[in-house]
Amino acid sequence: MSKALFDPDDARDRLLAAAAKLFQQKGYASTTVRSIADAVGILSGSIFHHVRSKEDMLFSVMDRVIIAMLRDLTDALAITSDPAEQIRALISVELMYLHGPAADATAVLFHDWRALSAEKQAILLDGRSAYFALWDRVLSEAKAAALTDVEPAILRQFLHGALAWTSFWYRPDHTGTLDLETLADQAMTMVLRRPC
Amino acid sequence: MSKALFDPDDARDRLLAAAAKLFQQKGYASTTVRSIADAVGILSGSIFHHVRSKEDMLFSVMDRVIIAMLRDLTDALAITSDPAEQIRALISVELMYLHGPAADATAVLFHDWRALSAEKQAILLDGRSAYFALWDRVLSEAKAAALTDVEPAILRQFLHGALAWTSFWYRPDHTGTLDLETLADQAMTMVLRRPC
Amino acid sequence: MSKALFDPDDARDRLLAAAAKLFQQKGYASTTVRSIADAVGILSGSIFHHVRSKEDMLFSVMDRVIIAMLRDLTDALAITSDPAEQIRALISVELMYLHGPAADATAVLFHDWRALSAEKQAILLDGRSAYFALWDRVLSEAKAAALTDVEPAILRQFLHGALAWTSFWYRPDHTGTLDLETLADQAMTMVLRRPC
Amino acid sequence: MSKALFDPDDARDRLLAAAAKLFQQKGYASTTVRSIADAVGILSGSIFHHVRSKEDMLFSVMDRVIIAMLRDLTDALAITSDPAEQIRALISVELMYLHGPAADATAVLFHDWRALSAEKQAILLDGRSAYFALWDRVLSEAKAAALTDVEPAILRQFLHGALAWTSFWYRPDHTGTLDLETLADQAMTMVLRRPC
DNA sequence: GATGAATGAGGGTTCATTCAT
DNA sequence: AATGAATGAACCCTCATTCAT
Repeated sequence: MSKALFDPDDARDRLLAAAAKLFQQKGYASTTVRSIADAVGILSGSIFHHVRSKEDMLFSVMDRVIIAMLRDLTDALAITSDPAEQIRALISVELMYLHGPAADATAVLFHDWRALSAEKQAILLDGRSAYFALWDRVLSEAKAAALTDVEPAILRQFLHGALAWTSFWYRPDHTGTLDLETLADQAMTMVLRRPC
Repeated sequence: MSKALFDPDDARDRLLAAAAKLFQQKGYASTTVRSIADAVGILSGSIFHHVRSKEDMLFSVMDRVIIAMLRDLTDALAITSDPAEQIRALISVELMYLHGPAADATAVLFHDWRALSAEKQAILLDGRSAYFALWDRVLSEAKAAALTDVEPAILRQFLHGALAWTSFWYRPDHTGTLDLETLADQAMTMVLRRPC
Repeated sequence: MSKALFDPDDARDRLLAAAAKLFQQKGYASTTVRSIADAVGILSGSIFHHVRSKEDMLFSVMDRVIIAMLRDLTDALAITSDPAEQIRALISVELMYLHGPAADATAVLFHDWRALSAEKQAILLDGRSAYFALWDRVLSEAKAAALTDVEPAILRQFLHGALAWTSFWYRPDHTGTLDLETLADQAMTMVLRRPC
Repeated sequence: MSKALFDPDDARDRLLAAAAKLFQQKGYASTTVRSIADAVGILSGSIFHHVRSKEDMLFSVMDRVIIAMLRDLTDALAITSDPAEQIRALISVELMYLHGPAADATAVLFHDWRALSAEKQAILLDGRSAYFALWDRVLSEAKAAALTDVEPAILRQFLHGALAWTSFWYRPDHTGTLDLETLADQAMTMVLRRPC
């Protein structure tokens, strides 16, 4: 689950991986095409043999994440029907993307969404909506099961925001002091109503 | 509490307010000095009579928010010593800044932090740390009071992230369906352990 | 009649004059913005303080010619009502533009029309049509007066082509061996039916 | 007379035909090697197995036209010794090239001459001069025969310009309203002095 | 304080051409 | 013959910043 989004043996994928990394580090607008070219060891003009434009790279990076996250979350939710475990799937998938092999691309999707033109945003919106529709369903069932008292629509945004924000402070290489599982536990603890 | 950060009668403040608005809308890197000048009705060259550089505007905007938030939060925490009400102060102050008169500048501080050079970040870090030290103190006391089971350092990041994220989806002009108080209530509900 | 189209005291006009000259020499597509900047002694980036784009320069050059030629031809035709002299006005105005102070700009209008985008062509079409409407009227009256047996619509194209082509071979500095008046005489001789 | 200049069974000729068409439509400088490759269904790199350079294509297209026109005009002038009919041959050959199967290549020769480097122009000049020497001979004899009063050297340029210009406005598919023969008639009418 | 022309570095992108496969 | 990835120079244009007026 959450394998690398980009095939190191494919030239275009190598480009996209480098782009994702730089976009995440400096932001889309502050990343130059030349720096991406440098990162993969080609000249800037050669980039356009693999992509149509700089924005095409941003779009492709986001598209990959969206498709993969939707697939992985769908799979994860299929494993269990327990509402609490389904919430945990929500959290786990999101954290795995934010801090696993797809960390750069996921951070770009979450934090550089504004940099994508409205037209391209529209194209990606379907996949994005489908993903959040899963969240809404799970959180609604959780509320029905009295696992939380927060409105599903609001809880979705709160939880998503809290997890998205981890990309600014959490580093998984903390040598065990705080691994991803523990982080997910803490998120569960925050979100779930304590059973009495 | 949370008054306007910029004095409309001061030329420099008008510039900063316009800059904050544009930075928030399009991001720092994608905002041109010329567009800021347009917004206040002067020519781009004239901007440099009021500020040293474009980054100076970003810095000043952030500085204003930091100082004001620290002041307001300090004041709010002084009013009560009840742990739950103190958490509510944390949430209220943050939401008021994110969606009140200082909304633009606050969003810039939260979401365009990367755009500021490391040197300038360092200068602002003191005020930022003092602010979050208040959070940590409140959340530690809350944990001691069994209001939550989440580690204070982590809860601080989760809660801050959840609230910061509201600037992407919450619009206070929702005609009463979801006002700021209700939003704060929901955040409290999520964070606080249910009393048994 | 046929004064300089560009005011040497105006920065934008100096730019347009230099552009016209280079467009005429090397063609629009082969002329670089840098070479135009060089010709007026500024850096390439500074060009865009005076014009919106390279194509804007092409458009402006053509626009100037069109307006001025229409004015001058209208004036010239007002002087006489004799059909033969009116034809001579057609020829004289065209030759004066092609080889007088506006030679560069006129050659650009005639020979680089294709380089202008269809949208911009459309804007200029009104002025161009008005100009040729004068030609058609004059040539129709000439046919009615038995000065020629050629269809006016065709004669217009033939004559205009013959004159436009002079910019490829005729140089007025031929030290009197072939001055503009003589050239116009020859054109008259070709076009007019010999009186019997 | 005026057969296709390019053999559809020859790969290089197909390339040249496609190049001629695109050069004529968009101008030499605005035509990309890639678009020529697209037109013949190969990749742009493969073009250089058939031609040395982009300019080589321009040169070859022009060379073909020059040789063929010289041959055809020589043949046509051999048929008659009547001065008027010889002028008609001048006109007919030119119009046939401009609007027959070789229309693209001929238009390129006439209108994109500037795009060819001075060195390559020099190479083609012999054939071009030989062609126009025929014109000069015919027009001189016409003047001697009192068919025209215009100086042969000037009439040559006028007539050539008038005919060359037809490529900008005349379309032979006018369903009989104005066929090539009628157009040639009109040119004859313009050029020839009316017998008294 | 404001202007506006100019700077100069750098932006994304195009394109003829090369060459190993 | 053809491929297609890469080159490298040049392209048009943007933009923060300066400065004489």
